[in-house]
Amino acid sequence: MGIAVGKSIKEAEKFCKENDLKFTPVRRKVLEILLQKNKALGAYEILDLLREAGFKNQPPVAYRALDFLVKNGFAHKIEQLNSFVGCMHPGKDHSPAFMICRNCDFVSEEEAINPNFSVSKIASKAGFKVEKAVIEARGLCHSCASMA
Amino acid sequence: MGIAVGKSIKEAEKFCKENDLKFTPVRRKVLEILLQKNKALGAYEILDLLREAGFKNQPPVAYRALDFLVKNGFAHKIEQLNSFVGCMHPGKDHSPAFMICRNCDFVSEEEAINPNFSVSKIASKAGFKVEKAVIEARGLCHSCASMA
DNA sequence: GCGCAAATGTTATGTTATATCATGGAGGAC
DNA sequence: GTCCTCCATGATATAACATAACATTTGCGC
Ligand SMILES: [Zn+2]
Ligand SMILES: [Zn+2]
Ligand SMILES: [Zn+2]
Ligand SMILES: [Zn+2]
Repeated sequence: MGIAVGKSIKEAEKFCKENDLKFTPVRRKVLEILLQKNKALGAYEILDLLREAGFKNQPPVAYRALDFLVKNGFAHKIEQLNSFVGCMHPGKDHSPAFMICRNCDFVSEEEAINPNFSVSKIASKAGFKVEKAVIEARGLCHSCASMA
Repeated sequence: MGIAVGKSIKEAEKFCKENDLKFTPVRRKVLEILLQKNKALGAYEILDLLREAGFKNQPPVAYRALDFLVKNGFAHKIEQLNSFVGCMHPGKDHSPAFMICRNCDFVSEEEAINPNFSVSKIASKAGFKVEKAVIEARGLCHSCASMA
């Protein structure tokens, strides 16, 4: 295991301890897998790796662990790929922007937390050549927000 | 059919004529469905509506039409919802940003073509209260881009 | 120990998307 | 007009992604 992976796992462990979350073996293992591979993995790829590591391998095993990791900010879902990546900035409340290379499959996670950051600024900062950008915000439309 | 729908269909027709694309009955019907409903629809919902309109309803029927519409800019896929919307700015080369209301399911398409536009600027312009933003760029990483 | 809540085990199924091969139909070359 | 090619469509099957539902186990406060 790389040093960075070990460090991230330790941070997750610490965060869970502080927030009464259970960092169970399967959750830890899934996070390790994501961090070690350092690229987007589908739930069923993760499932295969879990089986190899001696865990159960029904779909809910992977999806539950992924739900936990995503919900608590240790991993993210890449919507375009129906797949998941380990978080590169764990512990902090953040708003990620992903740069996904179509050639080498590498995924880099950039910070978009500054509300004035644009996709093109983020990309140029990362040296990434954007061919297609997916920008989707979920929330409340003007009309629904004004009713609440 | 609303006037705006008819106008969009006409524009698509014109664009196809000019670009040697075949605006076949099933493609036209799927675009009409998307524009009329004015919200994100899953492929299988579209399939049901196609069947009601007397078209065949195997999955490839919908997916092929949607591929055509998306590829040529008449519709967009909403990745977070695995669903599709008709384009609000057809004909122009554009880079959309979607605001998806979790309360009323309305999807608005904003222009993000100005590279200095940020998600938060787009949202505030649209009166939209963002709760979660998905930002995913596909393209070439620094290393792969420099090799090409 | 007992009872509760959360996590995991297990089976089944739902949902989204594509592969593959057959058939049909418009338009150009001759 | 006939043949040929290309592309769209028809049709069947299956792959890939995700969740529902209920049983069982585990950890923890009492
Ligand atoms: Zn992150
Ligand atoms: Zn690359
Ligand atoms: Zn559009
Ligand atoms: Zn709304």
